[in-house]
Amino acid sequence: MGRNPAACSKEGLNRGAWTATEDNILTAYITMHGQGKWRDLPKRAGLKRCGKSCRLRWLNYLRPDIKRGNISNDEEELIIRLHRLLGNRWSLIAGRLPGRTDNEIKNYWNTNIGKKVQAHSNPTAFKRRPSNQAQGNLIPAKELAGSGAAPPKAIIGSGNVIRTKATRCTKVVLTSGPQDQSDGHDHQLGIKPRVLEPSSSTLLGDHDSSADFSKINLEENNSSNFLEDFEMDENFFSDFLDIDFSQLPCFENNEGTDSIITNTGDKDEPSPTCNHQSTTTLLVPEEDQTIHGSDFQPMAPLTESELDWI
DNA sequence: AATCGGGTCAACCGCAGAACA
DNA sequence: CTGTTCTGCGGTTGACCCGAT
Repeated sequence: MGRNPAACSKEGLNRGAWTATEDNILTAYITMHGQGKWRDLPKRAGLKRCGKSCRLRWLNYLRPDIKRGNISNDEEELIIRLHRLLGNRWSLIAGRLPGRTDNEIKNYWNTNIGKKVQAHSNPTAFKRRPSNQAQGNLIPAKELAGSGAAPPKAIIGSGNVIRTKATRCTKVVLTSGPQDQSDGHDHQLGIKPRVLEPSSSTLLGDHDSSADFSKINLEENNSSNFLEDFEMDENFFSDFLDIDFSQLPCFENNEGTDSIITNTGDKDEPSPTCNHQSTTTLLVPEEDQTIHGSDFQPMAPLTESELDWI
């Protein structure tokens, strides 16, 4: 499948669909030796595949903890909410959906949710390929770039484009969000107002937990500015999601308005700490918990905190 | 029954950041 | 500090499936 081989272009390497035999070999090898060293893995395992292909096959298909079957309503709802927060950062979204892979979620979004969202947000801008093109799917964003039409993917709302490339972040700074300070600055954290590039602010959000697509795109003036008021990298969210809130002892102090969790990634830095005297409420209302179920507990505090901040 | 078109999903590509030498 | 290699990510592709005609 796919295009001309590049990274896996060596002669004699298999391409395309994996056979059961290849799957067995790869599974057996990883079971015995573990993951990693993907580049050398095919040679050592006796597979005629490139390391990249092996890694992909394992992560997306062969891993024992892969959950098969349809995406549940709860999962879909969570995907929608996470997508509003994170954009097309599928790996981060997948990280909050046990047993689901980024590829699976990406496909599901493109074939299901994205269309619903798009159809509701801007029916007239919902374009399809001409019928003579192979795919009946949405026109790729590239094709629409500069055309004036709203790209079909990664866009919710009035032309705000989600940054599509994920970046890694070694620094985590959590705040309680836009507290009502007189000048809009968070002096303690050195956060100052800033208007982000259009491409970076698509974290829209209606705040209810329902998958009501008609509400998406309609509330730009509140939650869409969720990030715009802060000079902080949007990667903030990525790392925020990596936090296991259940492991943080101080997330139940409801009183204060400021909270700080810092981890610069430096080895000399303390691990994430909390300000016990004033932490933000991140408890999840019962209704939210019932919606998402136990699998999604780690996410629930985030979504609720989002609501609080907005 | 054959053909066509749209939808789905596994797999590939190129890129970017991290890790290492 | 710099260059190279490794790893992981998101976007894209095309084979396959299925329903409609």
